[in-house]
Amino acid sequence: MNTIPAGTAHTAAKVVAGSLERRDDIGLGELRDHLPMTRRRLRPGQHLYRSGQPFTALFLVNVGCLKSCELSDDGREQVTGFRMRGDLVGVESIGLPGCTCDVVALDASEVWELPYAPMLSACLRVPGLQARLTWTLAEEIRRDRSWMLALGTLGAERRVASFLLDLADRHARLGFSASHFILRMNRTDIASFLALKHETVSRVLSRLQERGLILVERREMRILDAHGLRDCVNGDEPATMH
Amino acid sequence: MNTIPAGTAHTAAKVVAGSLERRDDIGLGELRDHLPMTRRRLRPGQHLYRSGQPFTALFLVNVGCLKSCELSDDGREQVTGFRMRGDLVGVESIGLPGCTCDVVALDASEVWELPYAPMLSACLRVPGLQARLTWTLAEEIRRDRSWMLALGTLGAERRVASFLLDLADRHARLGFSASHFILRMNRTDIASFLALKHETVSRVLSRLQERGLILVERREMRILDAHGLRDCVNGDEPATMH
DNA sequence: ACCGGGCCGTAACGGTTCGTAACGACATGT
DNA sequence: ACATGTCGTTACGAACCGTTACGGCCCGGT
Repeated sequence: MNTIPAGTAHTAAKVVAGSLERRDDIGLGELRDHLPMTRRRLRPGQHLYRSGQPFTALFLVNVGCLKSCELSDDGREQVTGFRMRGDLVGVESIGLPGCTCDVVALDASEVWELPYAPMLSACLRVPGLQARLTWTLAEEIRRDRSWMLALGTLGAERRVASFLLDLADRHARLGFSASHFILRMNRTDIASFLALKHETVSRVLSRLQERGLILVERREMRILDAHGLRDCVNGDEPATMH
Repeated sequence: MNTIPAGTAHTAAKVVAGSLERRDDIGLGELRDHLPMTRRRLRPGQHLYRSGQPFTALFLVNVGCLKSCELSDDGREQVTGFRMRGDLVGVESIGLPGCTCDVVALDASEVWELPYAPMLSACLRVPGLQARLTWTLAEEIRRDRSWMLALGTLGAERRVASFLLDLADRHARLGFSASHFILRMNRTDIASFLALKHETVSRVLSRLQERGLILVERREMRILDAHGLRDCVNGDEPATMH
């Protein structure tokens, strides 16, 4: 009962394949003339960079999905975000000699490496580049703040619902289906990002499925009732915590 | 028992007075020649700007303390930070027509208003200004990430201890005492920032005082054992949660 | 002086989430 | 085939924190 309909394997394959195509520019077409960009491929689990390594470049995700993890000196670890096609990675280390976090590929991924020193000088020549970089940094701050709001004010269930809607939205912006996609991260990563435990994520996903809002099996996710999910985030349901 | 020693009122007055002096530049000396900066004063409780208002300027805090609050469409509210002397306020709205959060003065405060449009063009003329702005944005991201790590991995007690140490550190950087200062925000604001309830903050502060780590009465804070607090953050104590 | 509201502290209770454990599915390698 | 490891799910007990309630303190207003 409640299993993904037959034939889904093919669909899933198509979804994944979709994210592997379209390796054209992501808005950096003009940049190619001004920067020595190189392409870099990563296998699942491979580090794009580690905390402490010298900071030399920013990276623009072309294909795949990566997670950035903040680390503390005493071993704590917190996933601070999942980076997908079009996201700029590494901005948190700008202005420092070394990187401040780990970035790990969750998928087979591909990024454009944008050396930072050339980029800085290009900012003086290429009109609008500086503004775009600034805008990207500001946008990053807004994303972080938005999640601080969610993590600070929502309970576990609403956090998960909010996370799923955000994933769906990002997929939609990339031209993929918002109601059927593959989770590129495991339960533990989701839990870390949402400041929960992976068992709690499992429990919540099960509950959301029982209510008919989603259909999830392993990494395959179907959003059955986006409106209901949104209601869940906004607390129309019993919505206990906080 | 456990009250602040007699004569404290005078000390407190001195601490507050200290934060009201020294209204000289905060590293923006050169900027004065290139930007039409104006000074703006705020009374306690007054908004510097509100969510939705047109975004026109950044603000550099000179005196006092402000809080920035992220707001959700359904009424939730989250304090995302406390801004003190030397902090640049408003960066989260860069590149947007309107502000995305509320900023409220907790103290009698004073800020320099730096109109953003002139600042953008100044970036093209003033060498290093662009790099400084970029650095500030990156630093803001690092602060947010650092708190995501704390909120995601620490329990209530360790969050509060971490918060107090952060306050102490910022006071020290400004040349004030790190072991004796005035809390410019009330318990509810602290609680919101730490994703807790104000009762929990109260309880934790009481417990920390029982252990002899701090001495707190209303808004006056003394750090008696900074090393012990650091141990508390790092989980040397029973440190239950998570 | 009296009152009222905001802020703060304490306590008891209840609920959400945690932490542990056990189990199953699946992939990989021997 | 079997062992091994990772991942996901579920159950159960316990800890933590939110909730609620009450009372004290301070300050401004009447």
